[in-house]
Amino acid sequence: MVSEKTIGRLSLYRRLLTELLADDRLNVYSHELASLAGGTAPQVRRDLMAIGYSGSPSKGYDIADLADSISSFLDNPNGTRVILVGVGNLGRAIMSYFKIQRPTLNIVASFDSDPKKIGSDICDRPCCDIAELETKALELDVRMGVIAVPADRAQNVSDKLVTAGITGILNFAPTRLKVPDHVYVEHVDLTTSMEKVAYFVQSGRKSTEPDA
Amino acid sequence: MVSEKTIGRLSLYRRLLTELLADDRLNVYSHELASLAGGTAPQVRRDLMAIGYSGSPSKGYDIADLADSISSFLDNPNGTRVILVGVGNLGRAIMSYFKIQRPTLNIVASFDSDPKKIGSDICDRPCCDIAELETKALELDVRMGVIAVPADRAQNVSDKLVTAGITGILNFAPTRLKVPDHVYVEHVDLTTSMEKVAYFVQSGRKSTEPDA
DNA sequence: TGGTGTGAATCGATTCACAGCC
DNA sequence: GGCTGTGAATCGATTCACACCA
Repeated sequence: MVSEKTIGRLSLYRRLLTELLADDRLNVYSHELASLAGGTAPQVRRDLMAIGYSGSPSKGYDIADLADSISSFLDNPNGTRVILVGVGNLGRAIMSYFKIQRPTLNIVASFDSDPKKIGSDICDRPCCDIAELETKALELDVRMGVIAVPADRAQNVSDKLVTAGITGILNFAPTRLKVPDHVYVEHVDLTTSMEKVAYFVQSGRKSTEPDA
Repeated sequence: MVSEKTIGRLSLYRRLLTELLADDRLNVYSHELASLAGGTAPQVRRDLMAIGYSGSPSKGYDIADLADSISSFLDNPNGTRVILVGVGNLGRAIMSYFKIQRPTLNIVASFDSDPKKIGSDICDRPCCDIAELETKALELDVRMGVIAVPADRAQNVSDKLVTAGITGILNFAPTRLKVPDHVYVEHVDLTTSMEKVAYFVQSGRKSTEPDA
């Protein structure tokens, strides 16, 4: 079983590999990839071992081939359809972030409660009434949701997503969501991130960890 | 030495405590706080032990007093002055997020390269020309910066922040920044977070980890 | 009885160190 | 010689389990 941390790093490696490809590079060594990713060479090798990928001692890893292997491990071959709830500044930022994304990750619709937004298009995707969240989510056959609403609305939205059959949530609201066991939640907590940095500034401690 | 993970959880506990206070609660037990935070009771107790805080076996922890103790551990008593670079949707989202924040964390100015933004106020704070980043940062005496610019500009901005004496960076750009040893960097990588959730949806694996 | 505080055990992730290969 | 792949060692964080207390 591949660890959660390894999953995150694989995603990072893939992005770095794509950049290297654009530079017409063909091969990388684990220590190069490690340095780009801010990690160590043995760690890169372990991560790749986890998905059963092998390089060659002379050439290192074939960049294009490795990127493909990571993709076939991480991605759903049919793509992942996503809905986003909450079209404030943050929601819009996320929408535009993933508009340019490869078709693997596809935000197919957004939801809000503001009548001024409902019915319009946000980043070329329809913005629907949050009251229709459950029915539309079923209709659109999505399995993943992004929550970018204020804290006091988040649990309610989460519940609706879960009853609509969603099994993965990326939550930006500063609340720990309660979800059933089969649902995966990733919390992105801006306040905590901010306060952590502030603590390290204040205490004069330096960075150690390779990061979340 | 208090671990990085514990720092993050302390920030979360403080927020939860504040919410409990607003509900007129006076005391909490470790298992209650744990359940709100999505962790375990022994972990809460260890975290509090790390900052030398003691509760009472009968009453648990005094909410107001504990929140104060966490604050005096985490916060700089003089507050932390922050600048934000990159006033796109994400930058604006962050600005408005922390406008309402207690005075401990204070975004004092923003920077952008768009002439339409320069000179105006964003969330009641001046938006300055990114060309003036170094001089203004020194002038404003800030130690912490938030990077919300596109990936290809991030390293350059980071370098400028570092030469201006900043020792903590919260980075939203999808790049691993290279910084000197004494600078703390926290990466918030939206693409990776998104891809992680997509992986767990696709693989049918459920949540385990208490989270980043 | 039902808490807290904490040494000891466990668990997981990272790093070491080296065999095998080009 | 410098790389990969990987068992073994290490390190850090979490959890257990229990003494102690109100």
